[in-house]
Amino acid sequence: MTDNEKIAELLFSDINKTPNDYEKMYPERNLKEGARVTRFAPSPTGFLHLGGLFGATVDKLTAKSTGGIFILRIEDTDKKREIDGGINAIIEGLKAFDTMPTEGVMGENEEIGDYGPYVQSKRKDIYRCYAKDLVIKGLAYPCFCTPQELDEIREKQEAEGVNKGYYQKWAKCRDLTYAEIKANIDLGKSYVLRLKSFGDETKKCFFDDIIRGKIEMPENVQDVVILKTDGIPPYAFAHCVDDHLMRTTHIIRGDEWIASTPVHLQLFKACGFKAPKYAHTAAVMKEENGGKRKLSKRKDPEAAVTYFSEVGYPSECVIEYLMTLANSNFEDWRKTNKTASSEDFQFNLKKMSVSGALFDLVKLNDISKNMISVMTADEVYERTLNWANEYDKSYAKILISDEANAKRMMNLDRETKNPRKDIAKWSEVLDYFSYFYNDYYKRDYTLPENIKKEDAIAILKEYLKVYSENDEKDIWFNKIKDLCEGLGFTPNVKEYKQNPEAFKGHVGDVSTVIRIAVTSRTNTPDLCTIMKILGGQEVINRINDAIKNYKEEN
RNA sequence: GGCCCGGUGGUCAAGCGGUUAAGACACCGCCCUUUCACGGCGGUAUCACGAGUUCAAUUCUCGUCCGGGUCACCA
Repeated sequence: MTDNEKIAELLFSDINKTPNDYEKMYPERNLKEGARVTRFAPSPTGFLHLGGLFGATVDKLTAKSTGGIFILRIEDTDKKREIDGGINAIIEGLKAFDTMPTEGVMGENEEIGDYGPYVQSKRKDIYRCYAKDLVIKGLAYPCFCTPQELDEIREKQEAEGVNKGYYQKWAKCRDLTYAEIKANIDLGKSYVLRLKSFGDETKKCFFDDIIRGKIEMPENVQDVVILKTDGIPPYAFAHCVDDHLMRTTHIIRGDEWIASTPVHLQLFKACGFKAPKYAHTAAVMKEENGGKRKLSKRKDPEAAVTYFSEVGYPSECVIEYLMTLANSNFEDWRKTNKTASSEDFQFNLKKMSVSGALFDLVKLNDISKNMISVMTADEVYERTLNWANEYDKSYAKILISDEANAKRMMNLDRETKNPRKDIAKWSEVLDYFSYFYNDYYKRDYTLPENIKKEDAIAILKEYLKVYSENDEKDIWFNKIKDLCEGLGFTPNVKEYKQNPEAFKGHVGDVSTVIRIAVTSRTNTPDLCTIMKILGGQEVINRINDAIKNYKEEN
């Protein structure tokens, strides 16, 4: 028995399996050439970050477009960060945006796939087995340094102006003998396991990032920790063992990981694993007084994916927006594939942007308005109701009690060749139609500057004389046009433009006065239909109210 | 500070030695119009800066500046 073997036995007497056993348990996947295996590996911190959803979308598309597999793995190796129900929050988030993986963690205590367990805290023995193997190979050693000792080292390094960390001559425990280690263990000292780095800082480490191309960095010399005091690995080692054993081919992760990639590569080498391909994605950013910064959970409500559900953006619109950030040719593709699912888009990792994009709510709104505009009234009704059931119960009640009318409203200027693009999120629907509900209707008879109050009064009075609830649209409009002449307006917009001095205004202005009297808005869908939904008596009442209001003001 | 990665209109971005420097959102204007919209057309506005290399540089090289990331028993 070599000293290393003795150390390994001393430290890992509980481990009986060998790496070979695991290699057999988790064989190479039988996938067609070019199929990519990706994974989304969040920590259960209690919420799904928009950047996480972005990453998961990219993972999913990458796997899907190559006939590969998309896995969900939970990285819960840090108990300090963990939150109860954290796994569910992630899964619910993914489900809400239709980006659930097909393998891995499916619920708090549920998983699918032959490469599990997919929750890191359940993989302790696997990590320890590979760690033991590293000790045997002389590539890892126990370190008994206390946090205080580590601080002292750091202070000295700072004073000397050298690179910080646990490496080379600073790595006190690097060359402990078996006897020394045995003595420490017998004393009951706790320890971490460290990689005995074989890197050379004067040499370069290269890797070919799919998104960024060739990246060159000094080799890693740090004896990074591989197993924490609690016997669980930090990210780097877990990533190495898990992604090898789960046969992940492509690691898609945020670019904050670029700097530690040399460590990861060295770990793969130490274990004798083939390194996966890396694709480092740029973070979604937020603007803050002129500068850019990552979307932050604390400062930005939209950092949590639940925000979009709460304010009622259709989930597919959020994904659609994320797609435009992921591959800028997505929008072009969309033009010719209007009704296709975004999953059918030929996604290309290489086309991802290298710099972080500012999250643009205005653009999201535009996308959402477009997508909602082509939905049927029934669909808008259902989805608004679903949203209201969750976030606005009183509105839900109204929707249910008055379904037929609600659908008539929602059908205004909808289901035509050129539907109106007015709603971006379900939370706006009630306000958008508020003039239909006296409980929510806020009166505001303010006229545009070019219309005088006395003219408005005259228009409304005349209109009352001819208005009939039963008029069909063409008759309805002709009546408005007929009103024009007697009041100094013209029914012909062109005529007005040619000679604006000759008239007080045109049909548009006359219509505006009526629209304001009936809805308190200058901008609404088809007024004729609105008046029908409101009912003749209500329309007459509202017009009378408006007249009264203008008179009082005078 | 060391090491990395970036910098094309207000935003997202194509282009990667020779282009009138695409397109989308936003903004402005016009047209269409049976109101409001939809739609159509057009416009403002961009290659961070300075040196090279080259007949030619947004594209290549170097430097400067600016932004971002990372240097944990966190991911």
